[in-house]
This record gives sequence, C-alpha cells and structure tokens, in this order.
Amino acid sequence: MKNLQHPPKEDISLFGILYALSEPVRFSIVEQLADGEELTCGAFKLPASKGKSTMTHHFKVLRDSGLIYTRVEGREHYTSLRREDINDRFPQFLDALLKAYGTTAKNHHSRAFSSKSF
Amino acid sequence: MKNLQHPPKEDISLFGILYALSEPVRFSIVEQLADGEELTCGAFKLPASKGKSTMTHHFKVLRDSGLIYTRVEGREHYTSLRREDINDRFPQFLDALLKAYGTTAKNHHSRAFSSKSF
DNA sequence: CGATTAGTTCTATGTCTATAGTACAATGGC
DNA sequence: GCCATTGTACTATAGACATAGAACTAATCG
Repeated sequence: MKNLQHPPKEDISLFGILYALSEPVRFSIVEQLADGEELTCGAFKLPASKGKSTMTHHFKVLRDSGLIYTRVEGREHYTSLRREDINDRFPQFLDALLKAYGTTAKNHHSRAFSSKSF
Repeated sequence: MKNLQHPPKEDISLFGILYALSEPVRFSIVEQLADGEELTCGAFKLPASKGKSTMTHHFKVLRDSGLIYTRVEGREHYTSLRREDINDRFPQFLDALLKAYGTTAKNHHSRAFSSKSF
C-alpha cells in the first residue's frame, strides 16, 4: 500500500527544507524540477550508483519536508515541485537558492550523474 | 591550543551552508549576526539548556561551513557573519533566507531562548 | 598567587541518517 | 494468465551527529 503523504502548507518548516536540500542528490532532484516540469522517478538524472530504495528514501525526505508533490498514475510516480506553497511561506527563498547555485555550479552535477532508471 | 580554522571563500559549499543552517540553534546564531554585529559567545541569546561544549560544537560547524568568522581577543571569541564571502559565492541567498524566515517566524525563538552565558 | 571567566578539547553515548538488500504491490504489455 | 516495470515497505548496518561531562588552557581580576 502506497503511503504518500504531503504536509499541509502551513506545516512546512524552513529547517526541514534546509536539511532536505543539504544533500546533493536531493538538491539535484529539486533543481531538475525547477522549471515546473513533472518527472517520474526514472526520468531524473541521478547517480547510477544509488539503489532503488535509497532513492525512495530521498524522495520521501523531500516529500516530508514539503518540497515536492508526488502523484501516482498507473505504475508511475509523477513528482513536481511545490513551488507555490514554498513561495507562499518563504517568499523569494527558493528562487534565490536555485539562482545562487546556478551561478556557481552550472553543469557540474548534470554531467556527474548518468541517467539510469531505478 | 585553540584551533580555529576558516575555509577560504572558494571552498564554501552551498550544501555545507544548508546543512549548518538546518539546525535551529545554529540558524539562530546566524540570524543574530545578521545586522553585522560582532558577538562573543556569551552574548548570544541561546537555549539555556545547552551545555558549553554543545555550543562549541555548533560554532565549529558554522565556522567549518564558512558562515561565521571567529576572532580571538583576550579570553573572548568574537564571532561575525562572513556576509561578503557568502554573498560573493551565493548572491542574494543569505539575504533571501533571512528575510524569508523573518516574515514567518519573527520573535518566535528570541523569546524561546533565554540569555545565558556558557 | 589563587580564583574566576571564557571557551576549547577529549571522550562517550544515544539517536538519526544514507545506503542497500529483499520482499512486496500495482500496473501494463504480451 | 504470466512476466516485466515502477516503484514502495521493511529490515539491517555503518557512519555521522547533537548532546554533554570532565579536564584543560589562556586570560583577567583581586
């Protein structure tokens, strides 16, 4: 039984977000969702070295922090960024963060991670 | 022998910063430095419940992440925010973060933490 | 000098976390 | 119906982290 819960907007904590994003793989997931696209887990560019259950864990941390929304359709899970909710609670923060990272680390990890379905 | 090292600006990592700030006590330290003031450890408003060595640990995490600079004068340690270095590497990020938090959590922890020298 | 103050260093401990292996469930294609 | 696909759930484990007690250092004060 899938148990995908999302915290209500009011419960989103800045500390939870900071923690969730302090892990490079998780940050990369959020970054790849930044353009508003919805992606299935397999569509992410992620380190091939990580196992399935590890990635499930990372998605759960992101979900619990309120950063992402997961929608089940068929056997696939579509993940998107809860940008509006985050912006509502912490105006400008997410944009500034993604922009700040973009200016220093552009292309770094998109090359480091190979595309592998898990 | 005091061993207070600061990473050069180029080595400051966004992930390190995010991690360091994901802990409420550490976030509070940075917030109290936001106005540019230099504070001794005892001058911070922090939870009275924390021991001396715990706080030393938190200051070290912040120092290692590149967020704060510690200057020794006499028997006191003056701590300040490395705002310019952070801004250079991650433009707008720190300001957006502090502002984002300020809009939602103003006064929350400044009351929760009592002033206690440690 | 002796005592106090400010803060570090060392060591220990319980808890949390990233990782992964295996089993499981639900869907879709043949 | 059978099998591959797409993940989750459960369980385990090694390492990291927050917390703190105790000893220690360096500086200041009386």
